[in-house]
Amino acid sequence: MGVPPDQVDAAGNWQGNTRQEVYTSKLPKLAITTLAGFHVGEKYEVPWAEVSVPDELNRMIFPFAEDALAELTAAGCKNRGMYNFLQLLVNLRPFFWRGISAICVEYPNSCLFKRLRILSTTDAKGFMDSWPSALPSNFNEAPTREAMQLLTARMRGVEQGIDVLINSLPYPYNFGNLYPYPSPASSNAQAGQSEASGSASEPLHSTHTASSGVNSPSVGNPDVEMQDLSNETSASESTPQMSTGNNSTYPIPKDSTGLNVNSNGDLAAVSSSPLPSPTNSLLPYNVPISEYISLNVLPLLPPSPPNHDSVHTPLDMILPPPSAFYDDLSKKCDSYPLFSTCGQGFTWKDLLDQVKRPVELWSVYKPKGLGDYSTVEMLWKVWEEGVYVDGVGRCPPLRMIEERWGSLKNKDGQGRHAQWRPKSDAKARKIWSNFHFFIKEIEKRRNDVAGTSANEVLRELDVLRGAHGNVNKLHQSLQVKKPRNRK
DNA sequence: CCCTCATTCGGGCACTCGAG
DNA sequence: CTCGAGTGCCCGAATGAGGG
Repeated sequence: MGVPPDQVDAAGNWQGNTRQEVYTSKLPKLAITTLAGFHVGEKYEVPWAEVSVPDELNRMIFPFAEDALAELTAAGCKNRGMYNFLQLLVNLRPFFWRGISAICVEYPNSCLFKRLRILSTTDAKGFMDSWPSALPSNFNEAPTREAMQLLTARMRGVEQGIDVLINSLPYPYNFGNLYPYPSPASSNAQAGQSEASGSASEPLHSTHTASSGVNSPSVGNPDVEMQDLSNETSASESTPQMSTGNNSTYPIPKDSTGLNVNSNGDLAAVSSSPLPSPTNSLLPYNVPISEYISLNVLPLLPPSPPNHDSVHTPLDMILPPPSAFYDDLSKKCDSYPLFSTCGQGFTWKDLLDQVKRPVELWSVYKPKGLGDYSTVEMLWKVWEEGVYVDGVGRCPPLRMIEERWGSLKNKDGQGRHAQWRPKSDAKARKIWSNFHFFIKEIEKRRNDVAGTSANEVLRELDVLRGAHGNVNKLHQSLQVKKPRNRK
């Protein structure tokens, strides 16, 4: 960039010739190149980068750039930083078109192509359609990709083989006391038999194992990932993945202890359950909040053996009680059904798909009273993003629950009860009424002025709230006064 | 520390509305 | 007509601020 070396030293607080001694002279360029997979002297070449992109397509991206550059030049602008930045935007354009064309070849039905309007123009479609033939004839990534997939599949096979071997060893050599799964040795042997025989009673997890990994067409597939996203917000009901008769359950270990004990301390009952696959099953754990309250939480990442500690993130899912997942309450429902990532990540949709008794969600996911929200924005976040509990995880967006089970009618168009709110519970009705009042108010204000964003409405309401002090007061002031006939 | 007053907020009650 | 969800008004307990 033309910066004198002494100024680089000054910027990095390097004294004397430290930079030269420690960094510049110590970078073994040839070795680095070789470590990156190239032979010494091999030319790095990306053939698809040579495909030329028509100017009219380039100008569709950052369309302001040429005008801005022309104006800067005409005005004799001495601000090279701005000039160089605009020039960088111009230079980036062809990379977008080449990248998007490559994605289009691989995933033609990706939601990406429905959402980006410039991709639906005739020029863009023409360019993307001509992409395969525009590539140099000797350019073919498929062999590289296939070789990598084969390699990864082999490594996974070896990994699973080691798991089976380790788990077949007697305690204490099998990590059974560390691994937070019920009775690893017996259950895994059972799972192995089931997979080998391919019987009809094959547990869910073995199916997932077979379909997971690099060979799965869905892994890293933008089609699938985007679909998941869109499904998250859709109100459509899909068939639950868990069948009622499935007994693939596992108990709730206490946080980080990895003990194979369910809530009743019943080890025997636990060990009869099939063992979830270590590669993609998620294990709920229990987080005590107070002396009387605790939350069950589902980590989004499977535990990584042999280090049994689950990785906990703020996005871990706070679970409803286990009874939410069973139709028949006469059976034991003190443990959760199997939650599996299926190789694609686990979403709220996946979780809610497994819920059989939505009314059980209320106790954990119900909104708070208006007094507990200091701003309308906080309340809206509970609706749109879900509640975050510090150091524990988060609840689902109430919008998702309400879309599924908030209608007063059931699937047959009958009934007059919201399925997830407790029936004939005046307190629940009141809490929901107050909470939902603001949701409707926000959506009404958005609809009243077309194009208004939720953020704008939230700001507007919080300004109003400022005059009234809190959300509760704001609620009172926004209510429509009706004449009241006292008896 | 006690008392008074103002404010907050949960919950009871009455009412409307819509479905059965 | 009955029932139940949703809603607005009102009351009272809880809480906090300020003064003596």
